[in-house]
Amino acid sequence: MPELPEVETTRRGIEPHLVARVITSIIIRQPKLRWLIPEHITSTYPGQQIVTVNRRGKYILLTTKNHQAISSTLLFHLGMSGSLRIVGQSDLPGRHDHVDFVLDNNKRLRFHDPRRFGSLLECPAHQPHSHHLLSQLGPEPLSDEFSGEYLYDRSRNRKLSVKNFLMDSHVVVGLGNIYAAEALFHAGIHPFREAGNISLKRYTILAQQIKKVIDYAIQQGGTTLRDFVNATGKPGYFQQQLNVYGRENQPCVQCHAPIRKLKQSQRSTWYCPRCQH
DNA sequence: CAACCGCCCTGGGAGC
DNA sequence: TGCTCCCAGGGCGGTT
Repeated sequence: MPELPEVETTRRGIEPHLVARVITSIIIRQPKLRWLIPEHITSTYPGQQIVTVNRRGKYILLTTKNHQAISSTLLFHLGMSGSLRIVGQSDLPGRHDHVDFVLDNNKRLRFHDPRRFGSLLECPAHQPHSHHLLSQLGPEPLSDEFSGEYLYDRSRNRKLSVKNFLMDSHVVVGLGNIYAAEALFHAGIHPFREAGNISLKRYTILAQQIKKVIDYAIQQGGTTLRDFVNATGKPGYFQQQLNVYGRENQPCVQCHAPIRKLKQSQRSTWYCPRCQH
């Protein structure tokens, strides 16, 4: 389940194979992802050169230019089970390999997504960030804009739980169920606590822990639970650092109390009943 | 506006 | 062994 660290790991993995390459053809085997893949990309992108591979939140933005230096941007979201990998010519597509971008060195960028919660869309040519999926996104957690003060200000008068608040991409991008639970553990904050009722002091600690956990997970190549593999098909190693996620009834690494699992907004959450309050 | 809920989808695991 | 059921989850879009 790719959250920000897994998407960034993917971006770093594919970027060196893509920049300056020309797209030869695009093969769409299954256009029905979260949204329909626009069919015209199979005719408009061949011949275009890839200029940059960027990330915004959990989205990967692939920008190209044509001979007249007019640019376009493709927007990828990996959903829950998506991956982008570089494969060779002889690497035959399997089930759920929905799209191939064939490159001028005969390698391919392959979009695989069993659950099809991912997406592949096109952005406006000159201002990709004005796309409706990007324009309302909150700050990057590793940016200076994201701070305890920011979280404190944004959460005033909000009644929802702090965990749901953190998982709202309009508040901050990139945090899913895993990293939200882990960051709250490190900050000692109970996931059910009301967002609008947490002090600036505690939000300052929380913002620091979010940055720390995201940064460290990127260094570890992300978390692999079931599906995630990086651009070369290798798993990440951050799952070895998980303190609460998926650890119900196992002892807390700090106090040895059994970790609890509860449903929160139809989603599981894990926490230490002694360390988090 | 905020909060909530349904929905999109498949694979893996548990239970029978 | 094979069936059924449940769960995992991001985030949009509609409703309250």
